[in-house]
Amino acid sequence: MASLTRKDRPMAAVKKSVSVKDVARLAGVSEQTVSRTVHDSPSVRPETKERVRAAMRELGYRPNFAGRSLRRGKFKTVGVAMFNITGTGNLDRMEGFAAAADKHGYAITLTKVDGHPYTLESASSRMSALPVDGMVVIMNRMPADFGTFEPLPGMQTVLVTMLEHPLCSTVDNDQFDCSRQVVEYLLRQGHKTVHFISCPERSLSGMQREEGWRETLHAHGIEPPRLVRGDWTAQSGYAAGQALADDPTCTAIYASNDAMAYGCIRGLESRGKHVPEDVSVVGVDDSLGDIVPDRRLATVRFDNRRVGMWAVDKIAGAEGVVSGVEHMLIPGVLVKGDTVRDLR
Amino acid sequence: MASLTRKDRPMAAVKKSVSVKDVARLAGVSEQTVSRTVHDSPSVRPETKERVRAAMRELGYRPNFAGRSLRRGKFKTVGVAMFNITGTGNLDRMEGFAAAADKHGYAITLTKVDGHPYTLESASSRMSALPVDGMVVIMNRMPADFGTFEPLPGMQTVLVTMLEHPLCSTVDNDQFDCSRQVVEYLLRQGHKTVHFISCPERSLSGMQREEGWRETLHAHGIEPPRLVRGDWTAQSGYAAGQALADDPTCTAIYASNDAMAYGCIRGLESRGKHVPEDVSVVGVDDSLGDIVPDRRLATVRFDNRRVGMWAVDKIAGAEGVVSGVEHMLIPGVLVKGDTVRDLR
DNA sequence: TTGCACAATGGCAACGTTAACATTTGGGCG
DNA sequence: CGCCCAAATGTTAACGTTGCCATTGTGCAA
Repeated sequence: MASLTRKDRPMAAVKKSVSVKDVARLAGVSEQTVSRTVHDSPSVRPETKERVRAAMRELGYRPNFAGRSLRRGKFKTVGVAMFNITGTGNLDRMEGFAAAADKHGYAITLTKVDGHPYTLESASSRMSALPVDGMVVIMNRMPADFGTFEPLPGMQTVLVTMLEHPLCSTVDNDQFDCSRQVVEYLLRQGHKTVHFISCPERSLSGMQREEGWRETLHAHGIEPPRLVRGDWTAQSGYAAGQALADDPTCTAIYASNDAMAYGCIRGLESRGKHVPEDVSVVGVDDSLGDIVPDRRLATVRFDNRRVGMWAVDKIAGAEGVVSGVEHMLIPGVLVKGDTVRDLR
Repeated sequence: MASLTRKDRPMAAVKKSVSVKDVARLAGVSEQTVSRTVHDSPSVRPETKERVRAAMRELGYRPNFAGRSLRRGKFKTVGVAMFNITGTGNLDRMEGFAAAADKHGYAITLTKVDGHPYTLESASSRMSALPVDGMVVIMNRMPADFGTFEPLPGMQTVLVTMLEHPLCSTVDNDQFDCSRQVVEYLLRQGHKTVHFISCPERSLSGMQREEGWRETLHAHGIEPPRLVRGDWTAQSGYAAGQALADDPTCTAIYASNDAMAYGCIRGLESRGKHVPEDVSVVGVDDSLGDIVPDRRLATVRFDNRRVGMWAVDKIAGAEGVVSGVEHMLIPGVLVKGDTVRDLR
């Protein structure tokens, strides 16, 4: 606030850092009174407080995190371990992490974990030397030690995954429900079956979507048609669209992400098929946003922000109490676009 | 490593945390020797080290960050302050932050700063109580106190912006050069002028692109045509494309991002104009990736990962030494796609 | 045998903060 | 006037780690 120029405080630049001791000396009070003032304790006279505050301003005092958390035994920080920073939905998840942390007065410490080997243990040990009270691990694939992993004692651990873990709370988008919503929506529109464009087998969420698609069809007494395996790119969707264009039984296609769905539409069109007149197409992720201005892709929108918030709430909200293991699935919302035709 | 079951260490769960003292007692050495073992000092006999390591394993010792950094006066952590977590390129920048931090043995602490008011001071004071040795601020807009801001003493501060600051190092994509590359490329292809689809005026990077476009045209003796202001969305690009379709002087359009460029193409097509036969279109950001499978949008690809790495390198690489203020601009790469026609 | 260099280890203090307890001060009341 | 209570402030110790210096042990040359 006080707009001091650099020259006004030559000492501060020399000294390592300003401690309560320095403030106490200048204000003519004890260190404890300074501490109490920092925490706005009611047992300090207002005029004393003001004197201390003036000294803090003059010296540019800011509380030392290390001393504080050494004393308290808490860091008020949640660690986030990611094997891949880049990935669909990570930005929204981080927004959720940050928002929830903010709410509880916590900070977020982000760490990239080398995925070789891809184990929870490596994420955990990476975090163990950092100033965090709990940790969140974002799982994209299946860690080798998922079944045997134990969280560090005293370190509340939340995994972002649909799988359930006996010792760690988990939270994620409900991929299974997502597929159920899409398939049942298409069946309700009068389609006899739903074709699926899948993704690389190593993707956990992709496999769960695939399983959801398969089981929902089974539940409706329909034998799932042969699936086409893509690689998340629009190119692979394009190829899949071309391949499916010649199949007369194919009137509805569910693609495991929006890029493939969009590529698929273009592939179908390149073979003379129209969307949605001839074939309906639904994607997942709502990642294209409004890229295509004249046609809205039917898709499923996930609330990754909420996933992130839940994870951090679980840790920061517990306030040291080791709260029980919980499993949370957050459903996506089906966005009905212009790429699905009602056959009824 | 040792797969102990929970029951094997009931004590660890009870005691707050295991300190060097506990390890020392169990190993029958002094605390100092434990510390030396942790740091793998050569002046500890191998067999002693092994005994200490065994004790550490048995007790599940992990060094306490607070004690350590209190002693050292360093946190080995870089703070990142963001006004908006969600934003083009942020994920790549974070990947860069994390990669550089990793390289130096640092961690990243992420903080969302409330943008009311939008000041560097608010970002700075938010960081001041956190365990960080330096900080990075990602600027999307112009902070009210940009000219008067002073970094906290002893806290190396890097701003992610194209603007230069007298007291803080800065780094960003070179938006000006980006526009120069695009405009000169289009002029080289034989276009007489380049129309521009701009963005909301509050965007710093957008305004710099606009300025680059204007100045490059001037430098070539061309009076910039009236620009169309969009709002980053494909919809606004669509409208702009329709508006420009009737302008016979318009043979080349430069849009301030890819979504608008793509919308623009669709807008032109809706008016019977073909791309690139009738009009050439170039975007910025390479954010569509390969969403459109059958046509590659000409665009500029930025290296946000490198921007992020530079910022963290500047702080973590300095190792406490207050290194001088530097300004770094990282040029983008023009990606020649299928949406530009050679008129020559 | 003594002295010396060097390797290995231990003791102590301090980093900044704050909880717990101790002390001082002032005021009300019998 | 003395007593006691409460408000305001001070003192001490401890959190876990590690730099500095002291001490012990070991082998070798004089």
